[in-house]
Amino acid sequence: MRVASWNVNSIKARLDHVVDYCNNASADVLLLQELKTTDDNFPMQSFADIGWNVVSHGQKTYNGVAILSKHDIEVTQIGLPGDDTDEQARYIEANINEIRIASIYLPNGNPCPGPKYDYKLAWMDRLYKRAEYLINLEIPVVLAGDFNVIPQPIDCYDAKAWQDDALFRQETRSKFFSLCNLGYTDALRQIHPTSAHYTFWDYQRGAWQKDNGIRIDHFLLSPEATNKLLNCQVDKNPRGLERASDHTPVLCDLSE
DNA sequence: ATGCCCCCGTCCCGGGGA
Repeated sequence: MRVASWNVNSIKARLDHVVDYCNNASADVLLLQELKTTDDNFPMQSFADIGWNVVSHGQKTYNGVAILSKHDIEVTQIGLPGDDTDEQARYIEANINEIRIASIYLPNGNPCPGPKYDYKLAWMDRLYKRAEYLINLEIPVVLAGDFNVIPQPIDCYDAKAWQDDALFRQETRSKFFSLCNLGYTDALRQIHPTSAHYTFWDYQRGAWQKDNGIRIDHFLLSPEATNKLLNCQVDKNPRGLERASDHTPVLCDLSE
């Protein structure tokens, strides 16, 4: 089974790219982030027309996550538990083919210090609790999406330029490693231990043309899912299209 | 030190992204 994750920076602006991807990328599951629209306004019909199912957790203007699949989708959680006052749509989770899969849009956190950084760290603590609950189920679990975390210097074209950024601060990275230390494997790093594989290039300053990228979109796999890991790779092709998202998809292949 | 670019919305500017 091939699972893809892609921060599309507006599902409406990227609809043609995403439908093409469903048709051509041989993915069974597509996790989306930054829909920037409500569930009512999600272009469901475009996916129904090509035989894909959709579950979305959106909101107006900002955030929003979805799970798309050719297979049946059984929703297990909408919204990240742990704070009833949190109205930001950043987490959705479902069972597909006996694998538990979450689409995650972790807060950016800039500027830091500040309330947005505090929210990011608190959100990561809540994600830790959910990840702990899921790993104790002892089933294949896939936590994937835009984590807004640069794990290591190799994941950044210029670590010095990012050292004080919310995506690369030691506090942020420590919380990401805590998540891994529950027993989750960073699938891209497992397959490619030492090479740079970026997933985001800023629209500004010709970052794409200069390959000034960062790796912030990740697949974290529970031990039962890691046992199924066949391959994990970044698909750079969509980033080169006209009117591209600033992120490109990550693909993860799991054995049946 | 700041903007560069791109998306959204009771919309031609400002907030947010990373």
